[in-house]
Amino acid sequence: MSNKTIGIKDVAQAAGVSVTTVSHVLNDVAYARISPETRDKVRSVAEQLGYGPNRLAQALRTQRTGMLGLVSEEIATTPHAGRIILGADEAAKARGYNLMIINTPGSASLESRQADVQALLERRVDGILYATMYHRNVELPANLGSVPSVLVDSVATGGNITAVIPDEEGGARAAVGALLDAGHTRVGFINNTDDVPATHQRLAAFRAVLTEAGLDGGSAPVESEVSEVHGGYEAARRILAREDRPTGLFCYNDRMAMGAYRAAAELGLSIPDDLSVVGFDDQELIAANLYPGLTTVALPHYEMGAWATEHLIDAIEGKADLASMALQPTILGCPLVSRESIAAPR
Amino acid sequence: MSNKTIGIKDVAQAAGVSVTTVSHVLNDVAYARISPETRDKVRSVAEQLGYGPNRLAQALRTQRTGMLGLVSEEIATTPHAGRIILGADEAAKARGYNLMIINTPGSASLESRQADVQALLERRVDGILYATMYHRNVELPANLGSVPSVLVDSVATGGNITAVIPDEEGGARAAVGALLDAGHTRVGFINNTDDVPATHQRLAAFRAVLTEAGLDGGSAPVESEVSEVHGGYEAARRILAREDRPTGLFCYNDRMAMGAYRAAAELGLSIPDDLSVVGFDDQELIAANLYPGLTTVALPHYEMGAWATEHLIDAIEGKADLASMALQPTILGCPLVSRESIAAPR
DNA sequence: GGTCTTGTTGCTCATCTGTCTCCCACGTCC
DNA sequence: GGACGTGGGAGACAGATGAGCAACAAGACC
Repeated sequence: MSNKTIGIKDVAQAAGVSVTTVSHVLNDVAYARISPETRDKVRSVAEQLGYGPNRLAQALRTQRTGMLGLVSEEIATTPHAGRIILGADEAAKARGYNLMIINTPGSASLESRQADVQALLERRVDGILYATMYHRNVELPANLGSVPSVLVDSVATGGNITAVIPDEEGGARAAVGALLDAGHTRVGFINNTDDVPATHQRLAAFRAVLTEAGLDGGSAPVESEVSEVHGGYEAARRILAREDRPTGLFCYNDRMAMGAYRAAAELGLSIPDDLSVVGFDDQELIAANLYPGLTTVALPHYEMGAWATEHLIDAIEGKADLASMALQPTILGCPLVSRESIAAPR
Repeated sequence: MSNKTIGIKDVAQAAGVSVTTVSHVLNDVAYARISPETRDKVRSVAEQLGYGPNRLAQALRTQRTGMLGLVSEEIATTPHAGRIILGADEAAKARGYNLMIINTPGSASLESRQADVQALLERRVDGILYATMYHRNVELPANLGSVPSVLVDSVATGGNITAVIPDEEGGARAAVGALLDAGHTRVGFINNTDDVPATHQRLAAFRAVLTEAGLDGGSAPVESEVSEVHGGYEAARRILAREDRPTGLFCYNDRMAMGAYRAAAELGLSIPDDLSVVGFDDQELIAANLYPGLTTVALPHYEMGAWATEHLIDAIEGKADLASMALQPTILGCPLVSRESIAAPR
């Protein structure tokens, strides 16, 4: 503790050269002509002294901090945010950047969000990742535009900012397709009631896939409830009470599927023998731990975080142009994760 | 985009004073003698120009960054890390600090952890929070000592670093106590097989509480398995097959309790009428969504994150002495969260 | 009443933080 | 006398900080 930090000038003094030379050597400056002996000397002295650069001073001079700001909604509420952070952190670390994280309540006012971005700006982050807790349209703080930025899991109301979102339709198609592939012809959908893109897109995909398979997608049974376990339970009770009871159930998310499991159990229906179920989200804690394991569709949170970070850094380093990518959001696939909840109908 | 950022000198010029004066005004320097008129002038010009300080330059000069480093294990694997981050972020923001986060795999080598800390040090963070994914003994990177630091959810093998951990014993006592209060006399414990403090402390508390209540704590049934859903299922099958079948079950964590629910269902035992269950962890996704809702004990992750941050900042600002707190870890309570899984025995 | 001293007010100058980078200097060898 | 090989000096980045200076007022003294 407390032996004051040593800087480039301490190294210079100890090595008997100028600070300029030390800087040249340590940064492998292209045009610097310095003898191999001097280079070795400088390097070894630096290591001996345990020299580490002061990134603040570097950043001040070079106008590059190597820091990315990540403003994330509701870090704690959902494990999804964790996966985005992880994807972003690993991608950032791989390219020598670090993450500065700011949490913001989903309910935060625009001014409050703007203040968050401002804090990041004052620290001169090289770019900003703006992550929301679920796929929707968000209104962005105006000052976001003053530095390269990428939206994760949302599209901006105004458009024209690079964004990456999950392939809701493809995911839903994969889920329903898995049911059809197993031979089901009576398939129902337990939907969410929120007015978010996922609700509409998954429903549309559900109907489309059935129709394309020669079934009557238009009149296939759909029940909507709040997207929680109890909502899934209620909706499943209703849908399973129909005369033409479905043998396959596509659930809006894994929590609703969990509710469907209970409804099935109460009705004496065995999964997957009497009823096949497929969810959405791949919330490990639920999907892998239900019995039988829930076949579901994974949201690419990790991948979105990594993609956004990669492209943000490309833009910062001038290797890519965000503006051209901003024309439409990038869509990342939602792969099917097979477990044991789907079987052929009896 | 691109109107170059304005600095203190732009403000000075626009206000017709020196940069020194601007700095004095904006920082409310105590000994600075500046007329109220000038102060107002400077402030209004600064606001008009949308001036924001360059925290890098400030930090370089003052040797204070206002940044806290948080190295966290396995951000994604568990929602617990999210709660620690949230607690830390809110506490930090309240005092004007920001968080710089680095994720590290739980399996990372000591050198790799040291490199993570080094990265934080190079950015001159004012202090470091070192969070682990569950309560255990960790070996810390040596360079952690070069800046004020606090351990979250762990104690160091070497001791002498301030740490904050959950009250395992108190939590276990509350859980078992809830069962006894409901009138149960035959109570079993489904334990974890990992050799971590929680395993031993919860077991000890379990036996102690029973004994203190006049029951035979020493011979109360205990079954151990891996701390996952299927382990909980296996252990519950065994414990519920006993002749003196327990009417109350204390489970090592909520996942194991989830397995116990299934075991009970298969045996035709209704919760809570035939069997009362209490878990540990309060993993919302599980505890609140099981049917009936699982009564459990909450781990104070948010509180630990906030506590650690508060005290770290106190130490940084010279308002507290970490060394004196390092003598023994601070213990934070684990409150009981009541839901519907406990009833009086038949 | 004039000048000198001392104090106060209001603000600026010079210097510092640690690093990078452009440009120049010095010696040597063809 | 250039070209080459080696290396150093002096800002600049954006702001913080304490000493110092000018202007003026009030007393003090003869």
